Amino acid sequence: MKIYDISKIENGYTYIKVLKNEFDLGKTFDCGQCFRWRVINNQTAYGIVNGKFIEIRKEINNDNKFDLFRINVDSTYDIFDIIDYLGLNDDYSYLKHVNLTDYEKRALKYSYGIRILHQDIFETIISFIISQRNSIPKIKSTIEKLCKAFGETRIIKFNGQDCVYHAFPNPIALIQNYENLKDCGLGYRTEYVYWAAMSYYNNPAYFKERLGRKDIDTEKILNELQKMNGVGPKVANCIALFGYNKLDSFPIDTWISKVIEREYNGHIDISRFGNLAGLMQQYIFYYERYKI
DNA sequence: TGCCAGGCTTCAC
DNA sequence: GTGAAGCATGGC
Repeated sequence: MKIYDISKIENGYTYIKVLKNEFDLGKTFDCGQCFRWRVINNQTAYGIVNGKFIEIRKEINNDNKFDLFRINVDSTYDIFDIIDYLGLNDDYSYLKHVNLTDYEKRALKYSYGIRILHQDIFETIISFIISQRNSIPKIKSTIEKLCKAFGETRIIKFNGQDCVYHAFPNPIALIQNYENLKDCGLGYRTEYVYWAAMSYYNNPAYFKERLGRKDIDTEKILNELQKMNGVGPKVANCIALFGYNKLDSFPIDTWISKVIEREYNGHIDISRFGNLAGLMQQYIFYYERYKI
């Protein structure tokens, strides 16, 4: 089921309309799947995607069927790539047919509107290596340090003035600056980041094209990723879910572990969620972390 | 100030 | 194969 449509293109902005409640800016960008987006008042979001700056603003409109979003982006960017990045082409309707527990229904209701993003593979690998045994604010600040130190500096005209930002670093930039890498607050993960960058640099096609093929199964991706030092089951599942768009992967972190103990007597059968286990995981994670 | 964070590796046993 | 210790750093 298609949930969006291009509404209009005006003054350099592209407006898209999305079925109501299917895309929530705040939940999508603050749910812990990405670390470089900033959301203001649940209405405007700024991010850097594949080295390009994007602003998405939710418009006030009276339509009771669609939400309207204004997308402001570099003119060289294909709007359909952004739509794909936002996960708006993915069909989440299967979960509506699953017999959910009361707890799962609460999590789904609370978190509804999260889209699982299609993030860059290399950025996702490095980001989730950094995420291990770290807090989300610390992850964000560490990644920003990396980007400022090693990412390409770019400038765009934004709201009438020059805006400076940094792309996520290329593998080679991280490899060539090992000594400076140590100064970014990575701690004991410095070696992991360095060697992951080296692995990727040595064979980018393997990570992008080979493992990124649609027909490759999630098990294969998880096994391959865990060959890298510093990538265990949890980080591999995050990379598969947020980078390779494998919506059946199910990262088990400390929060999800507690839920499994508390709500499922220590064992959860994720096959019930079909190929959307990862989406359900993200609903649960967001619910656990942010519910009042 | 001390605690702890979207875990992983290493090393006993 | 299983379980526990040790791990750098900085946000709160």
